[in-house]
Amino acid sequence: MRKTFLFLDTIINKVDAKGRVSLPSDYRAIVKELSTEIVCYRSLTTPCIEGCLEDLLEKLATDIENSTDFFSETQDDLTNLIFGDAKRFTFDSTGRITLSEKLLQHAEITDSAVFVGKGRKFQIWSEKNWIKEEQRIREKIKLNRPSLKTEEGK
Amino acid sequence: MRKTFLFLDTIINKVDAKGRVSLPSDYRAIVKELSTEIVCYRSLTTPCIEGCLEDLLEKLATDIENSTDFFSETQDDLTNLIFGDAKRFTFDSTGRITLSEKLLQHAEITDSAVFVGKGRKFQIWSEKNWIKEEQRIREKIKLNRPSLKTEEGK
DNA sequence: TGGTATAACATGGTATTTTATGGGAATCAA
DNA sequence: TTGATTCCCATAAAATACCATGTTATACCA
Repeated sequence: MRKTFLFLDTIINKVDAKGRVSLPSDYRAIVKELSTEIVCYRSLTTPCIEGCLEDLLEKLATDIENSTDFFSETQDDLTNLIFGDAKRFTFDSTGRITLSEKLLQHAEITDSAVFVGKGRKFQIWSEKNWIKEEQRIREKIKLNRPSLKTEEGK
Repeated sequence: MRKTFLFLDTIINKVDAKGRVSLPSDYRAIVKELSTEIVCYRSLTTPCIEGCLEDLLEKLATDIENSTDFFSETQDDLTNLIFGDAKRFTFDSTGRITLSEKLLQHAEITDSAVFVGKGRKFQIWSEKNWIKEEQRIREKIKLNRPSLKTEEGK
């Protein structure tokens, strides 16, 4: 049993006409230790798909319950937005998932998908959009060094 | 046995003349692990039906008993409305439930129903009303960033 | 180090299962 | 009996699991 569970690296795989795409084997190895499926949803801020293990959403559900009132509009809106958009995906025997039309359209993915590790979660981009996004991030970092403290402090 | 029990995704199913509608298979799988039935009631604030496992109402009842200050008298009244309105629904062998006239009218549902996952519970909308509601939420999120932080911070 | 054998992986195609949904029979209540 | 409700069966469509093959990466040996 491994100690760490981080999605790493950037991998490009093909997407076929049915929307099927192989989850990178590294990712699969991680997922298989804890579950049989992943959860994907449209990023709220960028044209990409986000994926994670269901545990992460479970934790989010608990956090929302604890920080907002049961009857509040905030809780209502948040849960609709997050859980209404998220969907479970299981792999077939060869390790592929079939992404939905909604997700593919949001990420503008047609024939290939870029998997980008983000630690506890990962993102799926179209090649075109990922090139732009990576440039944007690197430009931003040059101008303004990130504060490591922010990331550590969580 | 799974670890998590979240209602996810947004699914549209048809409602026939008898008020029958298929519960999405994902939802059914969750329900079957813990129970044989779900509980539905009219939303207090929006024109939709809310559904959940009886456990959630059980928890709500307990929370109200244990919190003297947390829930105001008004909120207590609201819970009375919920318990008084809630009703159990079982599915037939093909996985359908038959919604009552009262619920269908409240949600203005005629021939199709939109199931929206909300984590521990879910909602059932008419297509027309759901489109409006989703727009409202996304507009609000655009203007109100703090909600986003909650999501990203985990 | 270089070359080969082996295993793992990605990917295309096909078969099987599951699911949604319409129609009708059986059950129950009034 | 009539009307309503629940249950069961049939079918079409969609989702998913399985099989086969070429390719890439890895392990092994000289």
